[in-house]
Amino acid sequence: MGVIERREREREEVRRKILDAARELFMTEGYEKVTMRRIADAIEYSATTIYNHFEDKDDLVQALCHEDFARLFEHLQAQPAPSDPIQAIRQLGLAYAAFGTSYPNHYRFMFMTPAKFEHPEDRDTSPGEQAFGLLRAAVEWAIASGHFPEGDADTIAQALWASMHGVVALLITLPPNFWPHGPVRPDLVAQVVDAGIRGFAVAPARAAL
Amino acid sequence: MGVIERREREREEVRRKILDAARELFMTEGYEKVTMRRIADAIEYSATTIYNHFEDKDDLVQALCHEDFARLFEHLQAQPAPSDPIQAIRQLGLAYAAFGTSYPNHYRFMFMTPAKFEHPEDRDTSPGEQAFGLLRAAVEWAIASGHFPEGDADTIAQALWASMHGVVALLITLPPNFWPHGPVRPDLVAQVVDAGIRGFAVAPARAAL
DNA sequence: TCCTATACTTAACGTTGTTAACCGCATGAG
DNA sequence: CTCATGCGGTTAACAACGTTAAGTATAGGA
Repeated sequence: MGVIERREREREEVRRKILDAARELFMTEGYEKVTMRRIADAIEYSATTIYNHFEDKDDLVQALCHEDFARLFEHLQAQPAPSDPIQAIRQLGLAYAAFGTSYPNHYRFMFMTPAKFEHPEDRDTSPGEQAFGLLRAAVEWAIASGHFPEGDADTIAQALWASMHGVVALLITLPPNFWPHGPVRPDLVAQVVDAGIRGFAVAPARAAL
Repeated sequence: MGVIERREREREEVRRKILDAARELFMTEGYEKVTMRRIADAIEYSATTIYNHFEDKDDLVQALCHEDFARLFEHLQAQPAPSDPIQAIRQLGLAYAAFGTSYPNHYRFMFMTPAKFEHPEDRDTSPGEQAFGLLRAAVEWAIASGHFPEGDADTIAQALWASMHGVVALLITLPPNFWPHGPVRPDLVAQVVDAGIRGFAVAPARAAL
């Protein structure tokens, strides 16, 4: 009686088509260009079919971003962990920024638009939460090894995250030549992550950077 | 022949009505709730009348934000300047964050949505540019007084701004209880501004904070 | 008194996300 | 074998949006 499995498979196939078509549009043209009818045209289905697979447009894009964020953070976690917690934080920050600037539309939707506070159950397993866990672990490591002073690791990690978010958000929002007082230097991301680290590090670790 | 002046005055009156009605909607309900027809209803005019005073919806909201940002930054500049450049930066950062979290819709529209790269002529006099000038001046002061090391004041100011922008942007986007690893502490803004300062300060200034 | 410019309105267009109603076909039951 | 059922799909439509074209009235200057 594998019929229900086949149906499930076919259903998943259509879902994939929708997601892939939406991804194409989303990456190249942004959220508001992802229209139900354009997706439908691309996959040669009717527009309303999408509503059999996703609750609404936001649900679709949410699923899309969820996928891509998960792929990134797997890759992020697979990176060789440096032996120095300071370098770990630095590497995390740079990779985070690289992802954000490479996928500006994903980043914008996930972190710059107010989400519908839905699904509080799977929030602990969300890619964002997992990625933050990596940062938090690195901060705890820095505290344990004496590079950072004793304190609230959560708040320090949140502050570091906020700083990195700031650069990424501005970089993907403001055209480079439109920054106040002249164009932005290419090392701004590094400047921010290093300043953040120095700002929380005790003196010896500061010198080590 | 004061007739053209009277016409100009009447025109400005309608413009004011539009802006005030739009402000009301914008502050309480956000950008997408500011619809031309709702503004028109509020001021008892036809929707198309708005197009006699503003080019399009973005132009309207832009003018609205321009006004309110100017008012803020006048107030910001009028604040008593502390004698310490470090405290000046700190005060600037805290006031900036306070404004951003108090007027989230204004902040979102001005700094979190990609603008049409219009009017490059009056960019130097824009409130954003002027506010950044205050920060840049404080940074230059910190360098001159030996609190910050010699270096590119523009980049340092941009990095500090980016950090502050990050906290503000996250605070007005993520509900406080939805931050990773638990709710956000109320002193997060202060943590970020202080860490940013420490991150750029030379050792003596660090101890002075 | 007529002409003209200007502020304003009505009506409409083309999109958008989303829903209601319907349709056909494969599937499982009798 | 027949028939009812349910599910995936489509067509048509709705309400709302920003925006534009066309028309109207009114006030000022000639």
